[in-house]
Amino acid sequence: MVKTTWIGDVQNGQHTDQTVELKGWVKRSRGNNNIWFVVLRDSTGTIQCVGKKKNLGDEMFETLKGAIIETSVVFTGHVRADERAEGGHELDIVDVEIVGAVNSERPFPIGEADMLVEDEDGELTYGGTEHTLNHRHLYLRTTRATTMLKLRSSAFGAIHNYFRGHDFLEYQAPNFVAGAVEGGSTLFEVPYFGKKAYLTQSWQLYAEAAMPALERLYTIAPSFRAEKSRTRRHLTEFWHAEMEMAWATNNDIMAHGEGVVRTIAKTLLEEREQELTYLERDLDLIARYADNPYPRMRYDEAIEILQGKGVAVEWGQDLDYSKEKILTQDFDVPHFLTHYPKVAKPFYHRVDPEDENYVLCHDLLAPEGYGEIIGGGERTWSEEEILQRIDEEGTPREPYQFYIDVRSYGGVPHGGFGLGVDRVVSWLAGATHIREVIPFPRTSRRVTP
RNA sequence: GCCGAUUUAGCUUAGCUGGUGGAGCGUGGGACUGUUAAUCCCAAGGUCGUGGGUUCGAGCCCCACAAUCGGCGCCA
Repeated sequence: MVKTTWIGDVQNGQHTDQTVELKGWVKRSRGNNNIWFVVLRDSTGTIQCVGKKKNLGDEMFETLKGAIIETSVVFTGHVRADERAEGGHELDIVDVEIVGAVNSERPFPIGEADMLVEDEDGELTYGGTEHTLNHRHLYLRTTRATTMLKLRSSAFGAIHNYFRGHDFLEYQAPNFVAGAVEGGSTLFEVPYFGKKAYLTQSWQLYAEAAMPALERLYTIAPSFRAEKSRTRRHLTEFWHAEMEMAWATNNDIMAHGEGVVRTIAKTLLEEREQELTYLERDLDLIARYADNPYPRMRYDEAIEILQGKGVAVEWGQDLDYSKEKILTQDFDVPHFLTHYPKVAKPFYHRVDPEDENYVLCHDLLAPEGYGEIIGGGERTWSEEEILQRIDEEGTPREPYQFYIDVRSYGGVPHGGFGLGVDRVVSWLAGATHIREVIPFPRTSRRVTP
């Protein structure tokens, strides 16, 4: 039963002029009464397989013709290099076995055209339709979805490799929590044995508790936010790569943020060139993201630039997406925005000792209109300051007592960041919507399938 | 929460001034000796999102509701 031959290897020329057994699914078929072509798909690629009636006999030829789209089959045949076939190789079928038949009264419900939608300019582009979202479990096997999942896998691997290569320890925080990191209105409340609990919005507070133990730690975990956002960059459940680091300044943390994002871009180029090409991504552009340093700009400079462009923005406002978008138009690599006004950020951001109106924080903005992919900075680390900041914001102390305790026993300067993995993949893949890069997207309007 | 839009066959969609709803894909049948999203012929498949209204007559006009999509705010 073990599968030994992969279509990708066949197309690489590893089995040319050999007899092999190919296991996979029918992607497309066509032909006439004497010759039948099946494009066979597996996780590694596609190959055209050819069956001739004179070789197979009437019965097996009819079996082959009956293998409609997404039938699972085992083909035994002879591999031949052939310029006429896409990919350069072809299988001459000598034996056909149907493993899982498809009922022709209920054919595979997703065709190539189902994934294409018209954008505002009338151009055909890929996007989720209600139909493909309702059939997400079947949509996953389409070429585009499979390609996105491969990019995603490489991105996750790159993040693990980066942090482990820099002596970070992987650490897990609970997903049921009692308090909030961001504003309380975006928490998912869950019943918890007669009490209330919430789904975590971030690993950060619990990571800070382990910071004095592990000093350099990271995770890749889901975060949950009950935001009714209807945008192409929001999910209610998203994958959050977070790091926390003792004895670190804002600049140290930014260096790692830049490092991990560049590593993801580099890894995709190394492992997924074929997939990026399929998505019509400009490889030179991805190489720039991998190789060039990411500029840094203070919040005040950003405000000046925006005001210079005639954008109505006042000092003290957080920068929303429309303003980020205007800023990123002048950049061809991601860039950091640092030193936001204290009034725009929550209590855990450390106030800049050189100017108490600002906090030592950073956001990393991706180009091409994809917006914020990292938020991070130094944490308020002394007991005195954290109490002051919590009270200033009118936040109750009680749920954060453990967080305060961490500072009461040997607090040290530290900080970290959170990176939206789905957002990074969406940006590097050039996806039309963040839901393209996660298998079963959760949004304010959808928890099924 | 706010603003805008969409809903016609399994899917993608056309549908004029309100006058008996067309096509492509897929599926089934047939033709063709190498196809590339094959081609050609034929067939089945529609209470036009739901409910109400206007009208001699509604896919089209009006109202309500629902589902979905896009954008904003907020964020990763």
